[in-house]
Amino acid sequence: MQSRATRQGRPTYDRDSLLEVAVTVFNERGYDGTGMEELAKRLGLSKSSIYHHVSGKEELLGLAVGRALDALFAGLDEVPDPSATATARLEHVVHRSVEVLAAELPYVTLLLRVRGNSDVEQQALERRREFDHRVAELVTRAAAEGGVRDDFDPHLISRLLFGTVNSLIEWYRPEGGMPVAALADALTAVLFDGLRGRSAS
Amino acid sequence: MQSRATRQGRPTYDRDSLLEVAVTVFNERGYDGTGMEELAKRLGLSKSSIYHHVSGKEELLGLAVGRALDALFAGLDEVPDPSATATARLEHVVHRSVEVLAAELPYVTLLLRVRGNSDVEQQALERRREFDHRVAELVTRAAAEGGVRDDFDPHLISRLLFGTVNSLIEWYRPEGGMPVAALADALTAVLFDGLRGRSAS
DNA sequence: ACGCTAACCGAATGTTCGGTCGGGAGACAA
DNA sequence: TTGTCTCCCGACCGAACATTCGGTTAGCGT
Repeated sequence: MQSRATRQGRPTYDRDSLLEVAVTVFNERGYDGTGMEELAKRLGLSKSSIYHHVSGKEELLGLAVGRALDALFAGLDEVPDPSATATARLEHVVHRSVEVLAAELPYVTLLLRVRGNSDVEQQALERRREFDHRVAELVTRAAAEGGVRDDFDPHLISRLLFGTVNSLIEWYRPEGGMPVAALADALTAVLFDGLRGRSAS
Repeated sequence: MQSRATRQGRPTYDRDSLLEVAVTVFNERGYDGTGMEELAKRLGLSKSSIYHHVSGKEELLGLAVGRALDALFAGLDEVPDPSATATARLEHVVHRSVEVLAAELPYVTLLLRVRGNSDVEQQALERRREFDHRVAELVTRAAAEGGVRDDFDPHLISRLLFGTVNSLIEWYRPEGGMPVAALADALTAVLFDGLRGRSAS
């Protein structure tokens, strides 16, 4: 076995840098709408060279959505204060999810567009459902302890919450000027405090 | 020219009923991921018969997204009380948009997944931008009159608002039990009153 | 200078794609 | 019965698709 820095051969792309470009193109044209020829053109490589790095188009998709899911679950498992209320924990998960989404934007974007056409996509949907399920549990506990209004179904609250978070992929661009922290603060503030400063139903 | 009821020939599908099935399949597999053969199978027709009703795959997409956009703009133009505040009008537009989204769910779903790969898709994106622009204007006026908290950029508020509305396509199914009115009420309540019943930042 | 190997390429593979074509079958008017 | 119209089909086409293969190139260690 040799280290990455001292190996032989001609160094250009490795799996990660290739994946980065591939995911960008997939997000522009859609996974199904992207051909390997278009991908090769954007990489400055020939079509056949791609197969030296990965087994095929589907593996690229698998690597991308896997990375997104790993990051999202890491944010979910990360619990700063075990004695905190479920409500505080929920707010932390939402806030953290915005940061993860921003940090891994292209990968999460691709993940959220998966429709389940292949085995890889089916498995991705499975892991997404697991994520949603654990968030819904957290919302239920937050509602039980009175931290979240109980005039609506916790499952509905959960869906609205992460519907808003996930919708960020449609417009947010980290390089566009708005800092991630500002976005996460605004989103959690609007969702948890309400659009109007005060007022009751 | 003859009327629809007294025409000759063998009646089975017409453009609308064919479109309905096509949009369903497009939403399941994705537009690019759906072949005309798969479409024909689901219609109980041969591939070539589809071309008797429409000029091709792209026209089906155009008809679908056109229908979605027409419905959304109709909801936007519909102003019940011209003397109402911008805030009240905004809340009405959000509420109405949820209803439109539910009523035209498959068509709006397809619209929101368009990426701009063809002329038809580019035009759809253009009309979507026009819609977003007019909503953003409304939010700005609502913020100016003090009906919406002004510690965040109105454009951001606008994106969060319709991000949440649009995210409904990911899970809401009208036949699943929850009435549209209940969903629209819950969404506007959570977004305009806030997740917590009271409390200030 | 030489050998080794990762990285790459051009050309060709079989398959699937959206779309075309000539004709058949049923329904109505005459 | 005959003509005409709508609706539909099987067979087919060129192009684009993902993938494969035999062989070449460029950089590193020796």
